[in-house]
Amino acid sequence: MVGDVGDLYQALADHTRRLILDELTERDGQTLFEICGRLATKHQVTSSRQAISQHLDVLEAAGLVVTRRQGRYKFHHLDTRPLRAVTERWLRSAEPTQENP
Amino acid sequence: MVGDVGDLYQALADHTRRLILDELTERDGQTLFEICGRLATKHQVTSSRQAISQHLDVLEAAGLVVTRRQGRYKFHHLDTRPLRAVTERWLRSAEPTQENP
DNA sequence: ACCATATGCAAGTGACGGCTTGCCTATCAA
DNA sequence: TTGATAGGCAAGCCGTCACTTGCATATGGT
Repeated sequence: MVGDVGDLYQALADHTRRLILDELTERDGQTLFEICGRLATKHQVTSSRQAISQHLDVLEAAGLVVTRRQGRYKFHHLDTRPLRAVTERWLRSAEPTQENP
Repeated sequence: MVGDVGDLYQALADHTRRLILDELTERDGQTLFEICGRLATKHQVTSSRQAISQHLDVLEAAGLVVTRRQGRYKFHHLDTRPLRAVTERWLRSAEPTQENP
């Protein structure tokens, strides 16, 4: 197996990892160095390259990121399908605008 | 303010807290003792009452649970509206059943 | 071959989170 | 008032997590 249910929520628990998902949403298929650069310039993330690499490993284990090697580059692609589990678990029957008595 | 964006994901990061949300989805407005009982019998959660109480505090800080006092009882109600932030952040343009090439 | 680029592996550290333990407060019924 | 029920506060322990540091591997250009 590639990861249990808890890995998804664990992956989302970190601020930097959520920023990585934001960046991949804006521009899919970036390399590690591209992501590092964007996090530093746009979000003032001062973490080292290894830290970002470890974050990407967590995101990949959660199924939110899939990687594709090409030569010495490794491109990271976003996969938002696991996120639907969140919606389907608790938002099933709730109405968007519900009044409380 | 009642909590920043990160509190929501932090609240979802714990397994026991997700089980609490499950139980409140199935039966809304339970007391602390009711939740403790259901977690113990249905999910083999051996945590103490104080542990569950602290979990409920985290869920309330994240805006996922709202409480209502009545005498010596404190009823916990589910509010799933904060969960929509997850959908709107990363699932904006993705289609529900999308094929990958 | 040589060097720069792009990434990987592994050990160590500091802080935060989940849990327990112990005691305290508040409400209701007899 | 007394006792039982429902919940709250606070300190401490321990494991996990994010991060750094140092070194290693692999690809591409010259």
